[in-house]
Amino acid sequence: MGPRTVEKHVHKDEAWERVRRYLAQKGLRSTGQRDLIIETFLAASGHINAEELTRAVKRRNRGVGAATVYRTLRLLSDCGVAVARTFGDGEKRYEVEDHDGHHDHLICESCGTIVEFEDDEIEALQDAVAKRYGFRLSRHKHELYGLCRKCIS
Amino acid sequence: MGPRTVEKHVHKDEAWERVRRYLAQKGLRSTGQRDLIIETFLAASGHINAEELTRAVKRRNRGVGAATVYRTLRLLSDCGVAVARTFGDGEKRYEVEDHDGHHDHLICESCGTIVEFEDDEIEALQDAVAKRYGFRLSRHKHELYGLCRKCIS
DNA sequence: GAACGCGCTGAGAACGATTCTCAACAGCCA
DNA sequence: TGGCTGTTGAGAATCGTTCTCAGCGCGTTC
Repeated sequence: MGPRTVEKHVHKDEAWERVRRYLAQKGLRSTGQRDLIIETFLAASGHINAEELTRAVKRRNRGVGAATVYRTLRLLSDCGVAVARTFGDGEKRYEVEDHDGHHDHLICESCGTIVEFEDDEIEALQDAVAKRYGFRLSRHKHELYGLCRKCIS
Repeated sequence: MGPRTVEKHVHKDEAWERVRRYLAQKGLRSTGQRDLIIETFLAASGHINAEELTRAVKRRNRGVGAATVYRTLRLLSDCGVAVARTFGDGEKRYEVEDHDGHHDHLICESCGTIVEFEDDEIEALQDAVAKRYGFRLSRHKHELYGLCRKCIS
């Protein structure tokens, strides 16, 4: 778990760096609410939705409004720190964008657990499919739904 | 294009058969609006959203209400004739469910074209991934986003 | 083929998630 | 310290979808 933790810290710093650059470039400001929301988002285990994030933020500062959370989430999407994904049932969730190394998801339809995976062979085959149809790929989404180990038994 | 056309007719008949059985089993009725909406949905090229379908239906019968279109779309999902999918930007679209053979999508981010593809090797690798994480899969979603041949030039 | 029961329908209200509006507020530069 | 401009919270507005309800029409019964 050691290296994993270090990695996460690196990602966090990268994320803040991105935010900082974006704000500066656009002439936007850094504020208490903004920082709190971003901090909370980055600390969350990923795959959080707007309502959950709002609740988490309010737990630390009751005064923050939902609108500000939505605004910040959009800001994070715009600067490439967060990505929105809509999973199976139409639930929109945000996760920290992974800039080096793409991952996809295994989703348990019973308990809602979301596991991330990476598979280079699949990625290679995707490129082959794209080539076959004359597409130039920019991104993809690959989600496997089913039951996790715990829910099978 | 010959065989392709025949295939589509077979799928249409299968779809109607499914609807018929479902209505009978649930003690539901067949009505003019219902038939018109289903007919229009099956005739559409797939990947249609509720609003587009409503417009198409109203073109043939102005009186049909949006609520009825939504109700019928739900009915079609319930009986396994249609499946709802949410593509990249959060747009919810419906397509005719393919009962023998699964397909995935290539989506052009510029013109919106959606191409279907099948790849057995990828499917096999998916199963391997699931096994690795102790999941039992029931379904999956695989979408490749980029530019189609036309939009590259 | 008339009558009846119950499912179906359209219109508009209601809903949940998200975005917008606006007046008050707060960074940041001079 | 002002003052310019970006930011904020609250609530209104919007969007897509579902619900409600009174009236309509399918299909069965006699």
